Amino acid sequence: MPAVALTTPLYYVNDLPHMGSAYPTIAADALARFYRMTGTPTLFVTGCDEHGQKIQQAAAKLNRTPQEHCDLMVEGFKSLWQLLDIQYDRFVRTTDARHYPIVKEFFQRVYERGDIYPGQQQGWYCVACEEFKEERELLEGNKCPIHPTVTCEWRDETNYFFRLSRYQEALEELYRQQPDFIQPQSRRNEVVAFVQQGLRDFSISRYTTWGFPVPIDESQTLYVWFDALLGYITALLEPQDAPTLANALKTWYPIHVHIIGKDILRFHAVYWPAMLMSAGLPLPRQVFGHGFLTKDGLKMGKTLGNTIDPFALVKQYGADAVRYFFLKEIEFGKDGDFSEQRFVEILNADLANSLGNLLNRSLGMVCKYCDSKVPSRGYDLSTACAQMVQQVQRSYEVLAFQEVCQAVLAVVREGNKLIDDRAPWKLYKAGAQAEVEQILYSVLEALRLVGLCLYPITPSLSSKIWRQLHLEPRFLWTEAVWGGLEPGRDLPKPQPLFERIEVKQ
RNA sequence: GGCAGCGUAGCUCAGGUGGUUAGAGCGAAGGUCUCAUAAUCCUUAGGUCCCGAGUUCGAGUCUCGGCGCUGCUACCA
Repeated sequence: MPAVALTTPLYYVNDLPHMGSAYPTIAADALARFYRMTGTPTLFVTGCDEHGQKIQQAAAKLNRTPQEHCDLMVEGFKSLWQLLDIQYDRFVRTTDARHYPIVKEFFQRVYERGDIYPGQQQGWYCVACEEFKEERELLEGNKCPIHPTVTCEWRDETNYFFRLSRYQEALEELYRQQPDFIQPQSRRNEVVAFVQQGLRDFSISRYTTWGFPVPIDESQTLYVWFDALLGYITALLEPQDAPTLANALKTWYPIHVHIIGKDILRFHAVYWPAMLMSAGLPLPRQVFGHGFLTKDGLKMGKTLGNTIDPFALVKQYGADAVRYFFLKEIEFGKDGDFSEQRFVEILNADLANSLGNLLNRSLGMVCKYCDSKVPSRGYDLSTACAQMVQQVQRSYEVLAFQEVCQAVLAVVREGNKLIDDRAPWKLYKAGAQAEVEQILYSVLEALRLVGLCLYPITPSLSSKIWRQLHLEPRFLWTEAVWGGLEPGRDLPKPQPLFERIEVKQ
């Protein structure tokens, strides 16, 4: 079975993680859990991107050294991932000692290929922004649009450039040959349009200090993106191996999918494959750009003060609730909205009322009518479940988490409907024991499969379902077939699976 | 400005190649059952499918023109 490596972005550590960092990490974790469940060798990579001037500034403002600052931020990320039940295999840091050898080796390859050359970086530079401005965006008298009192100065620096222009055709060919290289479609269109208008070489070095020295010129440091993207490769190193490119590439390369935000699409869908082509390496199979989150219909931002604090959200509602909401309620790839009211409604409707209560009511009846033992087999929901399993697998493979949830909920609804239609309590009183057992078996077995299907999204909820079915919560996709519950086994007394969230007014 | 996409029930959205009474989930209202976490199940929502024109026997579904919204239009990540 081919190995699968998948990545989140390597988050920039200028600040603690926000919901925008948690979102793709949740998705990546779900995907990784799905692959592991199917028995695929899986490597889930996340980490942090720690170089660059912004970090240096953020650290200075807080009276820290850049490294101290990075260390602190990284702890913040790791603790959030723990709260959210994120099971990553590798946490790569671009300040790691093992990263630079990889970067150097990669740089050398690209350099020998003739794709790195010194050139002039010219333009109007705003000292306040610390960046070059496009001539057309300047105000009267070469004033900066963001700092209207600052006159931009003409700068003419010698930087090293990457010969991106050389790869225009190859990239266009890539997008043609591999139409799903960039997902979703709308993002692909943007990238194709961007590349079509012509690619310019871009500078990959800066005169700043917080970064790796340019291997052929120690007076400059590498542009953060150059070493950040290579973090994906460093992450593939086995802990015991020496940091060489050959070691990094031997097991997990090429990467199956990069899950990223649409804001960094260009770096992953244009620069990154071009860099890899230059180094003579295979390309990732897919770059998936997810959408952005809004809160109550508004863009989130520190200035508006309407950010979602993922720490607070998880602490209040739990990891499963947060994971479920964002994967179920927002189509992966599109923008989506968070509102606390919607959040509570969805969780109550789906997890507490439909799913939780189904488990509770059916287990309750098993206690009363079947002596707390798994009843004899029934097959009422077997067809529905077979469809669900098929759909769920297809959906996970294309990162359509919303579809996964919908397929699962359809079965849950059928389970509730089956009970209402057949009314086991009446059958029991009428002495139709065999029929009662078949119905209840069908529902419990469906719930076993529901737990399995939902495991990548709500791991601890699924574990709770399985424990209430007296099963070891070890989820394997080979068990996604009807009939796994063995009649006659003892069942515990039902416990509420997911407590309703009561809104306090 | 250019390019791309979108605008369908209160909310979030489905609606290949045009064809009977436009669908789902959530929310809301009414009802039902009693196994259950006052959960479930059933029914209802009478929606200008953004507007206008056109093509057609027939358009939410194609064409054109408006209006509105979003994204991209390169070196902060």
